[in-house]
Parts: sequence; C-alpha cells; structure tokens
Amino acid sequence: MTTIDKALSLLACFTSDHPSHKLTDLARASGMNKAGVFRYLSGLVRAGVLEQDAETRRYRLGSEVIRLAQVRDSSIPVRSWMRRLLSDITDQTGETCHAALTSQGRLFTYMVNDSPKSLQVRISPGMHLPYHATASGQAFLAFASEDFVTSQLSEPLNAFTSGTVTDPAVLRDRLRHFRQQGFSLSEGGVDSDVISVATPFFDAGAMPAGTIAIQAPAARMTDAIAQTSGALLCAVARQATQHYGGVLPADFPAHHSPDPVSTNPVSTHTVSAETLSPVPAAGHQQTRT
Amino acid sequence: MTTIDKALSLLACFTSDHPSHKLTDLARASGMNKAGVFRYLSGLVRAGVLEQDAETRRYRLGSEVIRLAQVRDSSIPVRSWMRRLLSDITDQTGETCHAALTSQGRLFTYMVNDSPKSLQVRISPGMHLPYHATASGQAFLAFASEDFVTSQLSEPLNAFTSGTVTDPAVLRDRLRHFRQQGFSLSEGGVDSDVISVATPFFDAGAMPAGTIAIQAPAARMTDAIAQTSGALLCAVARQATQHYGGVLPADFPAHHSPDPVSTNPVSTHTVSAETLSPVPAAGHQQTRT
DNA sequence: AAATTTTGTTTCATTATATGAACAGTTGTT
DNA sequence: AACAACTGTTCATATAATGAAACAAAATTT
Repeated sequence: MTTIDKALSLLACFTSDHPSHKLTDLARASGMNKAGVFRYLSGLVRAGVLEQDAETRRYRLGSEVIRLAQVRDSSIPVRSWMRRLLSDITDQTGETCHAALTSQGRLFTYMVNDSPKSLQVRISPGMHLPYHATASGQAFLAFASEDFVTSQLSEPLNAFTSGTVTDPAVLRDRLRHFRQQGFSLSEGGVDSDVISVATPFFDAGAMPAGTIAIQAPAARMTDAIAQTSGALLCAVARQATQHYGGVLPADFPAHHSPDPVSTNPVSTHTVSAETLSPVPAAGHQQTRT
Repeated sequence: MTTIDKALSLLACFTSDHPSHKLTDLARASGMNKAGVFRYLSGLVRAGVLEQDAETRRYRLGSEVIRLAQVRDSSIPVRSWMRRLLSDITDQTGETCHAALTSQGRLFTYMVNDSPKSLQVRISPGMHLPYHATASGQAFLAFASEDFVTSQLSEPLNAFTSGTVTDPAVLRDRLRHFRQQGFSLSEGGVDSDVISVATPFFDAGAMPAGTIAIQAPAARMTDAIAQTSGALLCAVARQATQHYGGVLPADFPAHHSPDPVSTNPVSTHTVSAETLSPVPAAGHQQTRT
C-alpha cells in the first residue's frame, strides 16, 4: 500500500452520515498511526480536498471537491440528462424516483426526484445504498461480475427490517431472476411499507455504472404497477446507457414497449473520445465573467 | 513537498477547459518524472478520484469526486440557498447572474442562473475566473488580504479585450473604490459588450469565500441600473454570508434598502456546528493557506 | 509496409521520505 | 486545580519514493 493509497483511503470515511471527523476518530477508524493520519490530513487540506474547522479542529470536505465535481460533470454531463430521465419517470408514474452511481465499489444515491404526492418516500442524495437490502443494489448485483457479487455477499448482510433478505443463497436466486426480467423488486428491504423497483445502466464495458429506481408506498405499488414500472425503467436504463456512452449487456431484455418515455431526444452528449479528447496542448483562455 | 502534495497537485490540472489529460502532458505540465506521475495517477485511480479511459488511456475525474461533492453539500448545503438567492436576483433584474467559489486560491463559477431574455450572457459552471479581468475576481480581491492581492497582481495579467485593465496600480485604485462601495463593476474585462457587477460573501473569518455577480449586455446595463444592481447584490451577499455561517467585515457597507430581496425566509440551514456534527459551539472557520 | 517517433508501463539500485512511539501543548471537564 | 481527551511535533529508523533506463505497444512518418 502506497502513501497515496493510505492518504486517499481516508476520504472514504467522509459520508452523508459522517460528513466531518476528528483526527483521533479517523486514526482509530483507519487503524493507522495518529501522526501519519495527521500528515495525510494536512496534505489533503493543503490540496483543498479537505478543510479544517478552525474552532472544532474537525476535518470536513473542502471546496476543491465541488470544483472537481463540476469539472467532471462538464466532461461527462450526467446531471443534465439524468434530471430529464428522472423527471419523465415521475411524470409517468407519479412516484419518487432516484438515480444512484457506483464509486469505489459502493453505490450511493446521486439524484432524487420527489413525487408530487403528499405521501412520498423520502430519500436524499449522497447516501450509501447497501447492495443486499435495496432494489438498486440488487439490480446492480444482478448485472455485476460474478467476483463482485461473491465479494459483496461475503460481507455481513445486515437486516434493516424483518423483510430484509440476508440469506446469500436466496439473494442469488433473486439476482438470477432479476437479471432475466431486467429489473429488480424489493419489498421493505430498508423501510417497511416501501416497495422499490430498479434497473442498472451500463458503462462502455457493459458493466453496471449506476441504477435508476422507483420507490413507492407499498399500498400504491401493486404487482401490475410494479411490472409496468419495471418495463419503464428498462427503457429509461437503455437511454441512460446510451447517454453515458455505454453498451448494454447482450442479455439485457427488450421490453418492446415502443417508446415509453418522451419522444423528444435529449441532447446526445455521449461519453466518447470526442467528448474527452479536445485538448490541444495550447494555453487555456476565454473565461467569461 | 510530500508525496501526497505531489500527487494531489495533479488534480489542479483538471479544469473545465481541460477535463482530461494524457500521462505525458501531465508529466510535462507538472515538471515531474513520468514514472512518478504514472504512480500518482494510478493511486488516484485506485481511490476513484480519477478514472482512465479504456480506449484513449486518458485520465479524467472519477465518480468519487461526485460522491464527495454530494457529501460536502449535505454538510454545508450551499446549493439549496444559493439557488434561491440567484433566482431572486434574476427575478428582480431580469439578467443572468452567477455565484463563484474560491478553491486553492482560484475562483471558479459555481452556479449560473440564466436570464429569461433572448440576448443573454452565456456562462457555464466550473470555469476559472481570472481575478484581474472579472467583476467577481475584483470584488473578491477588494476584500481579500493584502498579501493575497499582492500575490495575484504579481502574476502576469493577460488582456482578454482592449478593455481589460492590466495595470496593477490602476487595479489597486479600483479595488479601494470597490471595497468602499461594497461591489465591483467591470466593463468588457473578458468579453466586450458585457458589463458585470459583483460582490463577495464571507466566511467565519470575515474573508471572502466566494462572489455573486450579475452580468448583462452593455446596452442594458446603464449606470443607474448598475448602482441598483450593486445595492441588491450587497443585500444578497449579506444573506449568503449569513447562510454560509460567515461574518461580514466591519467596513462592509450597509445599503439601507430595507429588504431588497424576497421576504420569505430561506430555509435557515446555516452552517454551524449543528450542521457539522455532534459538537457544541457555534459557527466555524476555514483554514486558509 | 517498414521505419521512426511517441506514449504508457515496468524495473531496480539509490536515496529521500514515511513512519510511529513518545512527547508537548491545548482545550474542556470534574 | 487536577484530570482527561485531544491535536500537533519530534527524531532515529525503516520503508517507500525516486528517476534513469528499458520495454512494449501505438501512432505517425517515410
């Protein structure tokens, strides 16, 4: 493990649930020496990736990460088309939906589109989604590599409700089924009385890059509606994959609903060499006020 | 210079203008050894901060930065209230406005709210704003530390148009005036025919944390309108500072327009220890290098 | 199609940097 | 005031970073 790995591994500790940390806690959590952690944190602060609260001495993420995220989004503008896709989904189903992205082997919510209804499922961006207990996670696993599934199902599988499936064998069965039908369905995996349907979208290597999911109160999500929602999600995932510059796996089902989502094409800003390349070795200019 | 510093210094090369890079270019740009840069990049890729295009071998920012930005925003929710402030500004003025944030001593656009008018000034988030040539940059400098101003005015000051002020002495005069009136005004500093008004908002140390600016075609921005806009911006900056958990410098002017912006209080989600974690005390500060 | 240049990646002996136990300084608490 | 908890610093030792050179694979030119 290099020094850089050790330093950057600290970043994984910063989550929505724990957005700031004390030095000692980080040292304990990471199992590394306090002095070393201090040096790493100092480096991260110098780079602007972290900043330190002058009063409390706690470390939190710095504004550089905001700049970086903005730059990332300017080259791979997921935000813009994802917003439209989610908004289309809510228009058609009336339910809350969200997109999740994978980073460092973990899945986290990326964007949420709330239902206009008064009884809605609450979810916020940046949250970690456990693979085994969420529809998104299961949709992801259903199309993930065998190795990845194995590694995830070897982790301790916490039960959040009495309905959480924690038996690896049962989960594997479900994943097979989900892969076949193209979307996952989870009833009360994290919250009782919430039913969720999800499907992954794919990167250039036909591996899942993230998921799109619909969540509704159990009372509103009948079997029939779940099936329709699943088909809708598959169609949306197809579009998302295309915009992402990815390719669908060969066995991704074609629910031949001709064009379930809006017909007006979203800006076809795919991730490709064209999007990435235009960097002539010239000086930068033309910033506008 | 530690290894971490060297590795993280590479991140500064990723900008809106150059969102992806080849190994060799990064080595040249950073003046470091190719093998070393390769190792650093590999580390950053392992951490998910960067990812490498499988085809082109180019490096671009990874999805981890998106997660981090989301986490940062969940603890310091600038996005939500900034969106409202900008939207209020455009409602009142009809012009395009934007917010910029500082990171690593540089200013970059953070959020843009476009004018509904057909002739609008185009600007995109994540762009680098030169201090000397933009209203935002000058507003920032006007309230920045003497050392920082000196260091910035020692840099080469590029002229983007014939109207760009590149004389440090003249700039210093302007900054004094801008500080006195609370907002800056720049005519055609980067684009001819664009007039821009800006004012900074502040962190807990009363140092500028970012800026808010209005931009309009020169034809629409008369002197009178510029003054009104400036006063409006000062009031908005006051609110932004409050939401940010900052304090105004003692000499920040009070344009006693009773309540120029909307009266409905923005969600009072100020940045404070409560937002940060289970730690008492109020307010926080940023360490500034 | 062959030759040449450019580029990403690996190797390895040398050297500088990371390491961590102990210490010092600070803040908050009993 | 003494104590506890924590952040930050020191320094001899060990380990990881370093960079020139080599290599393989593209890309470009001849």
